[in-house]
Amino acid sequence: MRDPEATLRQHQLPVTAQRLAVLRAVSRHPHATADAVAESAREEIGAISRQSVYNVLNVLTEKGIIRRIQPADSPARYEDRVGDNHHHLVCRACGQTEDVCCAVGGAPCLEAHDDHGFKIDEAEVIYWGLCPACQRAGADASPTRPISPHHHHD
Amino acid sequence: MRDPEATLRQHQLPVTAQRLAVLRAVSRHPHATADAVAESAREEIGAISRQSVYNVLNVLTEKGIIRRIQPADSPARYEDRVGDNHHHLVCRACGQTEDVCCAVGGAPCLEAHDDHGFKIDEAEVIYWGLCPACQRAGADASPTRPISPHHHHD
DNA sequence: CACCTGATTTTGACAAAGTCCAAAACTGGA
DNA sequence: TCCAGTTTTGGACTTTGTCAAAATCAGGTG
Repeated sequence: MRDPEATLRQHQLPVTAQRLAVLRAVSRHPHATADAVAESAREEIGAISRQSVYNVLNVLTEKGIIRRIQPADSPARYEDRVGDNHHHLVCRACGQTEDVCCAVGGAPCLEAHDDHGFKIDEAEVIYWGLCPACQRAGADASPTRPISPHHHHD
Repeated sequence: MRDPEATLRQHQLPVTAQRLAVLRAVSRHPHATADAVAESAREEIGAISRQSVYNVLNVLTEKGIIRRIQPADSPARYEDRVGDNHHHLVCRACGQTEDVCCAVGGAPCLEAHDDHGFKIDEAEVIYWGLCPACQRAGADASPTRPISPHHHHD
């Protein structure tokens, strides 16, 4: 993100320490959860309430300054990169999330065979799989189902 | 679903009234939430605990007898139709969910541009939009943001 | 530069969706 | 029929997020 402060002003949002800290946290840690954003923001400004983190994330999302993604079995995650309708690749075991270029063009990037009369505005794609670290962890571990989540930075 | 009882036996699951009721409920109401499944099951057998509904939905999902889908801002939904990797069309306002044929073939039906070293096993697609009823409701109502959810059967 | 006024932040209660656990009831084979 | 192992149940608990009221702050005005 070029200039968080200017971004806020452009959207008629009063500039506060909390908003700057949250915006920068999302910028620094793409796909972070609200909790992780809060932690990161606290490192920067010392303290911020949980509610404020949600307030800020919500208003930034509404204004289109950040984007919220909500994969199954994961709390919401937030990212800086907006306006290019890219997709995501998510690790089933640890939740690690990566960006994937949109296969086609702008949203909706896919056509539904039958739209059932709906007015479709977006085709969301999530690729599910195992990240490199969890593939290794799964290979080492017993071959039974639950693969122990492996922690990453971000 | 042809024969719920046989299906359970085929998967080495002891046949209980609760399992049959839940399985039939999912069959009758595709895309129902756990809560809706519980209600429907209670109509059939009188009573079933919340925990049992979750227990049953979880085993059936693990065994691949039913499929769980978890769109953003919605509790998990369950469906009968498995093994054909179809996708979904979800109404942003009321949550109504429809099946959409997979654009391509079997899973993963799309190739990611860059797999980041992940072992991808599925490409999940959700088409977001407004169902016919909510389009009308939105047109009638004031043009401001939140479109009042409109209730459907199923 | 001090002062309003409405927006933002905080605190704490609350809600929805699920899971964990131990006790009671039941299924299916002997 | 009886037994052992599975299921079901009820209740507490967790996680993620929202609501509401009071306190504080940002930014324009005089």
